[in-house]
Amino acid sequence: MKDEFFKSMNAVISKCLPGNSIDCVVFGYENYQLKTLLLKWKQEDLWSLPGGFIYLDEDLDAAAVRVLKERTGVTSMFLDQFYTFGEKERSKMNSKIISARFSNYTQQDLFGKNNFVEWIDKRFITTGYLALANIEKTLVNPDVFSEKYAWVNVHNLPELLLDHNKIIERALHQLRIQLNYMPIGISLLPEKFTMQDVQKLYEAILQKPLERSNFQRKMLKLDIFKREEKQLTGAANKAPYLYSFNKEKYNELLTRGIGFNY
Amino acid sequence: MKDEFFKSMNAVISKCLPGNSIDCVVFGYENYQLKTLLLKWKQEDLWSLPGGFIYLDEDLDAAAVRVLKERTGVTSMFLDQFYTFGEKERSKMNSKIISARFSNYTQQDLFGKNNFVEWIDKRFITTGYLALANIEKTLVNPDVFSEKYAWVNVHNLPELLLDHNKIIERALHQLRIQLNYMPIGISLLPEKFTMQDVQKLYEAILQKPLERSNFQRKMLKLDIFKREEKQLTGAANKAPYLYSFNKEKYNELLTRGIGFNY
DNA sequence: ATTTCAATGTATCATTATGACACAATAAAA
DNA sequence: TTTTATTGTGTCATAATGATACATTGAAAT
Repeated sequence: MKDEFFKSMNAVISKCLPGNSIDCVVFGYENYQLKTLLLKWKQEDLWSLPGGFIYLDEDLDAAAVRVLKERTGVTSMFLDQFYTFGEKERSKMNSKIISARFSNYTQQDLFGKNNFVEWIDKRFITTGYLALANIEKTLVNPDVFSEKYAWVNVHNLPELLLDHNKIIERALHQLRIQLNYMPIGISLLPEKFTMQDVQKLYEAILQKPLERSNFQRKMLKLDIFKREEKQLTGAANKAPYLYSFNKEKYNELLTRGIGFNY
Repeated sequence: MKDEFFKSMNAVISKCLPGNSIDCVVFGYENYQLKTLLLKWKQEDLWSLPGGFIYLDEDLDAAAVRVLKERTGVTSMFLDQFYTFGEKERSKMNSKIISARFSNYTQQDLFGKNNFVEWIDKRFITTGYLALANIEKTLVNPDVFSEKYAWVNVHNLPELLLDHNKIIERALHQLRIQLNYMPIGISLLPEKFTMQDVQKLYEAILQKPLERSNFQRKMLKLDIFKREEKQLTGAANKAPYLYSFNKEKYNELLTRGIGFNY
């Protein structure tokens, strides 16, 4: 039992770079709320970001793609490195968590040669990746430390492992800045959507109300949408048009960018 | 001699995180050209970015501040982490460079226990920092590997160590994006300057001509300048006004940002 | 069947921003 | 005194923006 666990973990760490990790802030959009994917640790009341280590022969960016694939099943999502966190104290809590987590093991179990506990009880530098996912299209698969997952409103988060709250804070800041020079949302919205859907998404990200008709005018002027037929299903009001993204024009705008020109 | 060098290097590496480094892209502005600070290696025809390692008890960001201080003497410059480079092959050339560099040493010298060469001949992940410096105010101090330095036009760079060309390319990209949502330049311009100076700087960064009178109107509308007296010295033309930055308003705009609003 | 309700698509309009260009002013050189 | 280059400012047509208005229209309520 003990042997099994440590044998498998030692196998993992022997293939990974020591002292470096990645953490993914996966944003999703559901019920008009901006959410992020969290994993709950086995046994403990502790939530954390999905993350992982970098294989010795693997590019850093590739590690992020792999971890995201392992956790969500999705490969083709918006994924962007946004910051590397290297405060000297940031991973200090690892040892506490580890000792609580493995309190039924002996010191020898925990600190034998080439041991996982010893390996992880070091200072780590982690690189944060920002991902945008369509919640309905993901099939979340918790990692070996986790028993379950949840999509949690980013504006109502519990206290997380280590500096993960800070990492999410920074990812959100980055997302808001990105909104100012590139259209985001193709990854967060369903295939077809209304302009109100887009507006609600932007409001959820920016956390401020936007004027409806001007927002619509401005968005449509970007010329990245294709207007579909009228939406028939619906509520007690005039049926809105459905839109989809014109992916060529969307991607072109992504690379060209929008914004302040001199 | 040999002993001296390795003793000092072993002392250095024993205090540093293995496998992680930082590289600084220091932009400066001189003769209407955007330049970056490069160091030339001793003996070899090889240039590289100023960089360094992270002390075991030092924050990542603090390491960047320290390295910048050690190389340029300046502490209070604009400094921003912009990307972490972790391609698996990126530091492969270290071994070649090392062996060329130390070709007069024996294998035993080079690969003894706890040896600097062994330490550096590993895969490294490096975090890039973008700095803006006033060239006249810096006092460059090459590191132990370097014999001299130079401020080189970023649009006319030689082939550099490892992936340093790529790192500069990305820093420049980041700088251009930053221009779109924050005013940059207070660090690159002298205390007092003309609007033409600002325009030339922007043209050097963006590599495209800007329309004079509209540029002036747009910049002044940002309301971050203080108009000083007329410039008396000068060429065969009407004397332009001198400006300085209103630092309160400048910093406020830096945090608020400019750009596309929804 | 008619009315009510809520949200949509579009329009208006005053204000501001933008790009292109014009031109008198002026410091120094010819 | 004239020439030259650059500056500060103005004009003007066009586009973008923010605030608001209103007729339209599905579905629910009466």
